[in-house]
Amino acid sequence: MKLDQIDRKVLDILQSNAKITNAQLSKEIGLSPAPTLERVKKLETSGIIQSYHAQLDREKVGLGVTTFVMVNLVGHKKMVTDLFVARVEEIPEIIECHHITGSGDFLLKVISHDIAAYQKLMLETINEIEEVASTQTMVILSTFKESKVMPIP
Amino acid sequence: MKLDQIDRKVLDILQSNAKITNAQLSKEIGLSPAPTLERVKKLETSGIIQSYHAQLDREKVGLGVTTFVMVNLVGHKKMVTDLFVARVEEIPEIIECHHITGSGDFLLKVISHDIAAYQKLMLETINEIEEVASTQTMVILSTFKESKVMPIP
DNA sequence: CTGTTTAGCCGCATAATATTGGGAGTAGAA
DNA sequence: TTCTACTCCCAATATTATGCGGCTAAACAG
Repeated sequence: MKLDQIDRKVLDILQSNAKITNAQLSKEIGLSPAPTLERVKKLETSGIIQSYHAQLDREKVGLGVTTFVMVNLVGHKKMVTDLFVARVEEIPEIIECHHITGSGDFLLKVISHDIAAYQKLMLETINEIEEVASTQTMVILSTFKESKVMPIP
Repeated sequence: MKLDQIDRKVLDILQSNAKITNAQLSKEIGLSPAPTLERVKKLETSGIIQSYHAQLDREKVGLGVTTFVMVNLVGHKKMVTDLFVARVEEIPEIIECHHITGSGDFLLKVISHDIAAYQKLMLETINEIEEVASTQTMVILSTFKESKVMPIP
């Protein structure tokens, strides 16, 4: 499926504000509501739009500490990474897990209530995973940009 | 503002599916539509729910390469970081920018069409920023978890 | 204990919004 | 030119959100 300029505009708008009404969206892209809705549905069924999410204020829900944890595993066989990934799936505080190139094997994004909770999670859960050889943490001091809008080429 | 169990459930559901109708949401939490809506509005006006976003399939919109870029700046004075952050704001391919502890100063999340586009961005834009002393890139080979739902304590 | 207040609930009526279907205009292919 | 496929608009209908009045139960002060 190929996107035209209007589709791109729709995607831009829905990325930054998913709660816009179809009527309003149609105005902003310069079409009437019917074809606008048709386009959105097409983007959804084709899988280009995967899902819609509410974005929460981490501080206000009591998750004030976010960290990136670089993980090295004890080996690089498929079994080792499979087991590691399976464990990661079960830990809700790990909200992202990427297999990466570079000096580490995996990069995790971890959210915690505070530093104490982070420490507890590391000591009692993450570093207890059999496949983990070592970890190195980067604590986020402040976040200057966290855009939910990707620039569509 | 303090959250009760029902609020938490609402937040859980809206994080994983923001497009749910109020009627459906009310069923899932076991209330009637009116107080359900009231709770959601309260969560929005209090700022606990910040915004709603559509999540796109990166591959399908032609953004197949995601990278983390660790950046070291030429100094640590406020002016240096301010100028750096201002430049970062202007670059849409940088979708996250965090000030971190550890061996780097900043960690960026960068999305590109392909490796060539990534290389061009690094050479012509990011490494051209005056305040950048050095960068180190981690290319994401695959992503095993990317949860949009944070576990509310 | 008891009267009072308050927060939170429900059901209903109404307003706003999404959604569907029919038909018309238009560009590209043959 | 003529056909085809596409995309659009308008208008009718179905869904959904929303505001209001009244009820109930828990919290609280006397």
